[in-house]
Parts: sequence; C-alpha cells; structure tokens
Amino acid sequence: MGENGSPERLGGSVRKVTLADVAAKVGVSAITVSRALRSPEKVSKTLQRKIKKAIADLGYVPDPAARALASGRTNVIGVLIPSVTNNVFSDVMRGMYEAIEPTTFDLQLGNTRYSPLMEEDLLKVFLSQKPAGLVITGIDQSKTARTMLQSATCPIVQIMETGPNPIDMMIGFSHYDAAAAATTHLIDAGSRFPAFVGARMDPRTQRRFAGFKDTCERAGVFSRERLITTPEPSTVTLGASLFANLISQQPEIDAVLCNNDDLALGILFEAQRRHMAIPEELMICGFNDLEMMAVAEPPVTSVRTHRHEMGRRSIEMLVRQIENPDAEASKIIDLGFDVISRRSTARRGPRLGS
Amino acid sequence: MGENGSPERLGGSVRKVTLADVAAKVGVSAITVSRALRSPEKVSKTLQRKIKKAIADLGYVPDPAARALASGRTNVIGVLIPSVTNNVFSDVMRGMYEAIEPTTFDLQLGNTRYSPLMEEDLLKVFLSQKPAGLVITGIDQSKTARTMLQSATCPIVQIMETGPNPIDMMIGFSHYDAAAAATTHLIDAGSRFPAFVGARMDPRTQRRFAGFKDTCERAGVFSRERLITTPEPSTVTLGASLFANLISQQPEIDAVLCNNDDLALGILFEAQRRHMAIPEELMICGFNDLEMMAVAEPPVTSVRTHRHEMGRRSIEMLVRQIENPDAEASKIIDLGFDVISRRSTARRGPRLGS
DNA sequence: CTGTTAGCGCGTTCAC
DNA sequence: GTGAACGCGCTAACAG
Repeated sequence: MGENGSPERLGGSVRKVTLADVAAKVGVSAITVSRALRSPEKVSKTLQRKIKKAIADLGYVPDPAARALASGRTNVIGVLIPSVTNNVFSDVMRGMYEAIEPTTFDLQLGNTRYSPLMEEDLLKVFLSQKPAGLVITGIDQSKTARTMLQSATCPIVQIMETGPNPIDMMIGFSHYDAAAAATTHLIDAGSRFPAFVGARMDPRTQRRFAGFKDTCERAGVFSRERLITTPEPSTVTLGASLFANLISQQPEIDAVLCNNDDLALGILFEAQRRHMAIPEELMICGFNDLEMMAVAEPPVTSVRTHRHEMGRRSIEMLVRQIENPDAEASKIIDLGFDVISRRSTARRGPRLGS
Repeated sequence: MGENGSPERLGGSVRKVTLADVAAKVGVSAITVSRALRSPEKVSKTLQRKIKKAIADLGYVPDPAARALASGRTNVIGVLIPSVTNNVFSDVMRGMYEAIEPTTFDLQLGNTRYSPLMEEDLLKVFLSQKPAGLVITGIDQSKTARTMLQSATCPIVQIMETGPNPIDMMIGFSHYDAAAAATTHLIDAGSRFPAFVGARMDPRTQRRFAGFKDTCERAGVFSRERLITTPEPSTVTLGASLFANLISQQPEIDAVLCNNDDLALGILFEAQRRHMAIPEELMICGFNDLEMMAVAEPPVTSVRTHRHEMGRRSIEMLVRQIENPDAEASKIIDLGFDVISRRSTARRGPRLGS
C-alpha cells in the first residue's frame, strides 16, 4: 500500500484523519472529497472510486462538529418527548426509529418530564444545534417555546394530538373525541355509574376527562364523586390502589374509564382480587390499547391509538419537508382512534392440558 | 438600552448572536466572555455580572459545534442500548436521566436493535462526536467495536452484565447466577419438570438459559424438550402462545422460568384462561421484576434486578471519571439480584365492596 | 467536473 | 485578571 496506509499514531493517541489526509492520498483537493461524500453526482466515477478506497484505508470519519460549523446545518432530528420511559411513547419511538433508519438523519431524544420549563430548556439546547427538523409532543408549549419554535428555520411536527393552531405540521388525534367515544361505549353497554381514573393530569388527560364528563352529562350519569386522580405518574400498582379507594367510597360504580392501560390493568388485578365479575359487575376500559390488553384474562377493552404510525409518519413528514422544502404537504393529519371492545375467551369448562 | 438590545434580524431570519456580540456589548474581548462561561473563577465578579446580563439581554446561546471543534471535546455522554423501547431499559434510562440532570452533561441515546453491526456503526458515529463518556450495553461487542472502544480516549462503562474483561468500567450482575438462583427456587419449591421460555436468544438470555440448564442437570430434572424459544422479541402475547404450544407438547410441566416478565405475564394469562391453579399446578417465575409483577393477581415470582440503580450509577461513574480522570475508582460493580417469591393475597371469601 | 479562497464560532496558547 | 493571534475540520461561493 501507499506511503501511509493506516491511521498514524502519535504518542499513543490516534491523530484524527481529516478530509485533507484523504485528499492528499488521492491527490485531489479537500473540497473534492467533501463533494464525493455529499453529492457524488458532481464527481467523476473514477475519483469516486479512488476516494472511497482512500476513505476506507485511512478509516476517515467526518467530523460532525466541523460540518455543522461550516454549513450551519446538521443531520439531527430532535425529538422532545415527555417521558422516554413510558410505554405509550415507546411505540411512537419505535415508529420513529423505523422511519429514520433508511435516511441519513439521526434522531436525538430529549426528555421533558412533562414539564414545560424543561421543554423550553431542551428546546434551546436543540435549536442551538441547528437541527434538520424537530418533533415535539402535544400542543401545550409555553409561550416562550412557541415563539422559539415559530422563529426556527427547520420543519417542525407536533405529535400525539391535533388542534387548531399548528406551529408547522401536526399528526395525532383528538383525545377529547376518543374519551367521549369510549364513554359512549360504556354507557351504551349499560353503565349508569361510570367512573374516571386518571393519575397525573397532564393536558391530554384533562382533555380526555372533558370528553368523559361531557358525554356523561349528556346522558345524565355524571358525578364528580366518581373521579379519582393523583399527582403521581401512572403505574399498574397505582391503578389497583386508586380503584380500591374509589370503590370503597362509591360502591355503586359499574364501569371505569382509565386514562391509560397501566391503570386499567391494575384495576383488573384489584377486581380479580375482590372476585368481581368482569364485565358483569364492572366494565373496564383502558386507553392506548397496549399489546398486552388483547391477551389479558379477562381481556380489557381499550381505545386503540395509532402510535407506531404516528411516530413513523412524523419522521417521514419531516424528512420530506427537509429534502423538498417547497413541496406542498398536508399540515395536519388526524390519525383517529378505535374503541376495541373485548370479552373473555376463557374456557367455561375445567382445566385443559393434563 | 444600548445600541443593540435584541437579536437583530436580517431579512426575517435571526442572525446568530455570538460570543463576539456579547463581548462587544460589554466592552471586553470574546475570550473573557468564554471564560466567564466555563471558568468563572478566572474572571472578576464585576465582569461576571455584566457579562451575565449581556448574555441574557442578547439571548446568547453557545454554539456546541464551534465549541466541539475548537476544544476537541463535547459534553455529550453517548448511550448505546439494544432497544430504547424495552421496559427493562426504560428503568435503566430513567436512572440515567436522574443522574445526568444535576450535571452539565447531555445524554445521547443510540438504538442498536440487538445487532452487533448496528452497534459498530453507531459507535463510529458516537466516537466521531468526541463524547465525554460512553455507556454500552453488555459484554458481547464485536471485535471491531472492542478495538474502537479500547482506543477511545473517554471513560466507558459497560452495563447490564459483569464479566472478566472490562473495556474500562462495568456495572451489572451475573445473568447465569440469577437464572441459577431462580431455578433453584423452583426446584426447592417442588418442581420436577421445570421449563424455560425465552424469545429472542440474545447473549444475556443464553447465559440465563445456561444457568437454568446447569442447575436442572445438577438436580437431575433437565430436559431439552422443555425449552421453547423463537427469533421474535418478547411480548405478553408471545408468552401466552409459546406457553400454549409448550404445554400441549409437554403437559407434565409444573414450573416455568421465563426470560422476562412480559413472557411471564402472558403465561399467567394463558394459565388463567385454562383455569390452571397457580402456583399449585404451575409455578411461574419471571425475570426483571417489573413494577406490575407485584400487583398481578395471582402475583408472579420474579428475579429482581437493580436496573434503576444501574443506570444512575453508570452515569455517576462516568461523570466522576470525566471530572477527575486520575482518581482511582472501582472498575467492576456487581449489583446482584434478588429472587422475589410471591403468593396470592386474594380474599378467599366472596366479593367485597357492594 | 475540479480548485481557490475565505470563514463558520469558539478555545488554546501564549503574552501582558 | 485579561487579550491577540491562530487554528480546529469542514463547506459556501465563486472561479475556471
């Protein structure tokens, strides 16, 4: 091989291989190598080959910081999510990762912890990195955050929810309508004393509760006594204990709309512990339709939301805008929801299998 | 206010506020502002105040790319995780975010999808960003990846598992021992026909199976017929269907060690559907002890691993090394595990509460 | 299709 | 305690 086959080492630490090194080895200028990397169509086939080989031989990796500084752009798409450790967002993130993989963009996650202030701070950090695009959760950004977003130069998509004043693009569904539909389902199935179990009341939860409340009122079955919430985040355990509290105060309850499936599962377990017949004595409806709800025994009715698709398409929308800024695109996409009604499939007879 | 109070706009887009702008406003040189930001103790109190005010007035935000280029460092800690959407890693990540918050570092997540090749690629990307530190999952890096890591100049911590040849630091536990302990628990409780239910057999799962197998063999109760796996990732639904398959082939099974709690929960539901008495007819043992296992009805025995602590301490270890590179620190931390044995707390009598 | 020149915004290294 | 000069690695804008 040539005069300089592998990354040279000076005093034990590797000296960075730069564009100039590659250029020198091939006998061209740095900019040509740069072009071969970013717009190969502008470089002759022969050079492309030689450059590619030199890059491999030298083990050259572009420096993203230098690239960002020189060009004023990055290939990072920033994603602001209330809780990266929440099942609901797991599905969204899975969709995002799927969509980002075939592209040259990278995803960078930020954890806002449901705090508008943290969201603002993270936004500042993200914007300082000149992202290629931004995903942000919900429609309840602080005034400051909205201002920052509006003056950002990259495409932005708000996810999880639809609403009247998109910053740029938007993909989600109406939490109010979804809760209203679930409530209607419970009432149609015969509930006269429906309850709502929430946990931490973030803005989306509040809109769900509004959908529940209005629907109940219209049917003449609303009572504020049948609402229970706490400031804590949802867990299965919390669902069980909230329900235990609630049912001891309001024993007439015949149906529960839960703010999410974790709470619903906890209620299911607590009901089993109390030998309550489901759904005869108690109808349970979750929210999100996590994978496990279909196989729970007894199975749990839930509101299916299209989280995976939402994640995937949010990234696709961004990438399309980034690569083709002037193309007209639908700005607001409502993915809707489905109330998935389930009944037990358990055998009525004795045990099987031995 | 002065000659230049707010970010100037040129043609509708904000011109970036730089160090020089702040410096000009205060009447000092750029480097002084830089120092005021990074080592305030080297700048007089008066100047500090004036500079801070100017920064706020101008809305100056440092450019991380320029900073990285000039200094050769960043404040990013890179985290490579097989699946950011897996419950197990959610707890780890929660711990990491907790630990990173009081520091000046940022976390950047990479999703390796359990693929050593993707891990290699992401590692290359991460290293090109000159991270302040790296977290990487497990001890099964490819040879190339190990080489890259070994010649990295930042501290590195391997998580989830302990083993003989740490790249740098390590925090985790022995999956072999944990599975062996759980198996012993099942055998001591009377199992003569224990089964192992896995899903995708990643390296950690394989070591768990080895612990199960060796323990069973020592007790004379091993049979390869009582092992079931698939290439798919674990879900609750998958647990139910794998168990349905397994029990129809091997009806004598009296205990199941599951590779994780999702599978265990699916098995629990499937067993309920078949009206099998738990634990009399079937003992179920999960792995990880997710929050929901304690409240499941009947409750499920599981192996508790200290994932949250692992995440938190991995970051703490890194930060300590970064800020104090020569301090001696324990390189390998074994967090251990606990077999949490559970029995039903359901009331034996009739339904309560109405 | 390829090269030249200039500079992105900041930190390092020295000087004062 | 503060400043001047230089360069990090790359790309934009123009030239040929």
